[in-house]
Amino acid sequence: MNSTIKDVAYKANVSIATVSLVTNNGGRISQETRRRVLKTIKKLDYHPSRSARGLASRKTGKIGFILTEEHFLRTEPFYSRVFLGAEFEASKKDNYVLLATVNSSFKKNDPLPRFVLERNYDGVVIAGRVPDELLNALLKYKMPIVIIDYIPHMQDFPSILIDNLRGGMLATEYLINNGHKNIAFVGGEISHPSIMERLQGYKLALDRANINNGNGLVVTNDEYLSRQNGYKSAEILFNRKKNVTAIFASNNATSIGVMQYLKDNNLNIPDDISLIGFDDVEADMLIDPPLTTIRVPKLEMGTEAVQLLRNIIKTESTTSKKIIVPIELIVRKSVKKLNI
Amino acid sequence: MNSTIKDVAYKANVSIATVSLVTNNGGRISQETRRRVLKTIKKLDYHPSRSARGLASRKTGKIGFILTEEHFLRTEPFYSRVFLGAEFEASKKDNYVLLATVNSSFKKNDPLPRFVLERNYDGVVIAGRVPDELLNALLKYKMPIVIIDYIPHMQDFPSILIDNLRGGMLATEYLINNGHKNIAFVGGEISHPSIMERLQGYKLALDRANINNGNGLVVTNDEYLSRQNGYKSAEILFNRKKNVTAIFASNNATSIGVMQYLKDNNLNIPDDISLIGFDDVEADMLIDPPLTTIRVPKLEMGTEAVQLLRNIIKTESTTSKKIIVPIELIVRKSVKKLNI
DNA sequence: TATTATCGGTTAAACGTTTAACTAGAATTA
DNA sequence: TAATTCTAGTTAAACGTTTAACCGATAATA
Repeated sequence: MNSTIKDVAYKANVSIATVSLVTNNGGRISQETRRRVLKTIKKLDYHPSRSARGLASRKTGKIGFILTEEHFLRTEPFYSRVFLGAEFEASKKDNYVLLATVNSSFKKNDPLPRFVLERNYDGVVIAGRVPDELLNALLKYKMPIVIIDYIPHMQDFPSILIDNLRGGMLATEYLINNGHKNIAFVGGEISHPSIMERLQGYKLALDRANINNGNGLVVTNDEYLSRQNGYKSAEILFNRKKNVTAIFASNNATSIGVMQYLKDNNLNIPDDISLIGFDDVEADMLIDPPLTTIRVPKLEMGTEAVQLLRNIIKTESTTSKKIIVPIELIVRKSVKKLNI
Repeated sequence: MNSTIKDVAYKANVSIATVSLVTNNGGRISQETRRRVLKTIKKLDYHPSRSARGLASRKTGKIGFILTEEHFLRTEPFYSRVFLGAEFEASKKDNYVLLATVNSSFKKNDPLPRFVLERNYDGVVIAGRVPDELLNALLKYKMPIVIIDYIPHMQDFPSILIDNLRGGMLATEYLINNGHKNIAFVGGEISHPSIMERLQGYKLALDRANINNGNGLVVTNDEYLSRQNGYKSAEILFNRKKNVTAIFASNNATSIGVMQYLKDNNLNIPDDISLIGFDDVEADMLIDPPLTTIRVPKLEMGTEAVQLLRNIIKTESTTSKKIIVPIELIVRKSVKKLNI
């Protein structure tokens, strides 16, 4: 059987409480005693029982990680990576991450993840856009929540966000610097705050460069999902405007849809049309040509979320601090330099 | 605060033990009492505390799910889906799944997942090929193990396997039925038992059809990984044989590598070369033409694994039962019918 | 009728921690 | 010197279950 705190206490000639204080880095314990206890712990290969800890401390050591099914299953492993970052950070300290998916169209009385119902968690990280109904349901449990990559309008939450505005600017500026003027902004659910911000960045960059081409160049779309969305939006764009030379696709799935449309219509990238994406996911051999894009630090978002959550849990603070992670332009081969 | 078993017992006018027996479907409780208790539980929205349960019963309710980092991060979300299946099944009963990744080249003294060290799990599911060192390390903990999609040679484990042999045959037969004779088997780490089996299926199908083209048509490769592997193997193949009309690529990543090679060498699919894959992952718009393949039921593998594991835990059996999940031929557009 | 089983529970110990309250002795202060 | 504060721990209750052992009442058996 496993050794318990009792064994350690006995061997190290101290009380149970002392051992507990040592393992929790708390209390007033002398260097000498601490060392002795630690040594005994090593020798006995003692690991505190999570269950007993949880019972006594009313902390479970568990962090929930909620994703919509749609996000988890999508082909681009965007949120998988965010999760991995969270797992990584959690395992560095002493937390377990419980991954749970919820229905993408969560309704008021749908079942919540089991760890929530059983109150078997200390806090929860939510990745990506989720329905307000879910947030409302979670709020009732009065547990800390950190949201990644989404800003609900219902209320303020501590969150980890992408620097979408700057990303939108960076992408657009890159196109401008390559001599493009007729730059379209395509796709994405415009109702999503992140997409909105990227669009702002796009507009800002154009304004700064004194480029004004009217409104026909912005095509968004709330009707279709991911790739479909890009395909349909590109279709709408080209039925409307013929003189586009560059497209800023608002996320990676959209870019792929756009590429598909261009291919189907015999438009070459980058010779006929330049394309820049957002949300870099794994350089993918099959994407041809390699896509110039704005990279989002996915792992980092996960680790930041767990750190923030842990902080909130520990300090019982109620701030809704926001952390904005930096983005980065990755130049590949989908943008052509125009002769000016 | 949350209601506890005490509250329920008090309200329902029974002892604590009775409530416990009801929630665990054990013991001899009358219909009448059971109903009353259940009703009270509903009314008070009572959920047993996992920690207390774990402490008292010496069962954690937690199942580990171990993946190598390489498998988790690879672009094709194969194991993500297996995981989702596991999660789904676990949540139907009363288990939590703890996802952990280990280094792909796990060494003897590398750190094990934390839940293992803390013995904070009732059993573990391992998905995909892992180093023997990891298995050896886990074996020391004497906890039930179920392995998905891999057969270690060191010893027998209960496992969930793909019907690779039949898959290999099915794929090859399909090519034969479409008039192909010069059929190559390409790629994959031949040291992987699954790839080996697929190769057996391939050979069996050729034998049955009385096709014998010598050995030059089989190219495997332990040097490169996934897509690279397919690319390089195709290269070797075509440097060796010129008259190939069809290729059976031993997994999806390999197929993609092969496609890339063909593209780079101006060979059209399916007009010049027919191609069939294995391990269907999400129909991907960008794969052109759509790939005919052998589909593996990923979600099902996850659910089966959890069921099997749960069974082993409950009955404390030590069998190494194996479950083979069926595969399925998915016809798309990468195979051409030859005129015979 | 006396004995034994069965039914439907109850009692109470045990699980392994955390932590508030306490204490003995040493150091500091008045 | 006497009173006070610090230091480095200890004591013991509490956390919310499970489960082996027990028990009283009723039914079955000899």
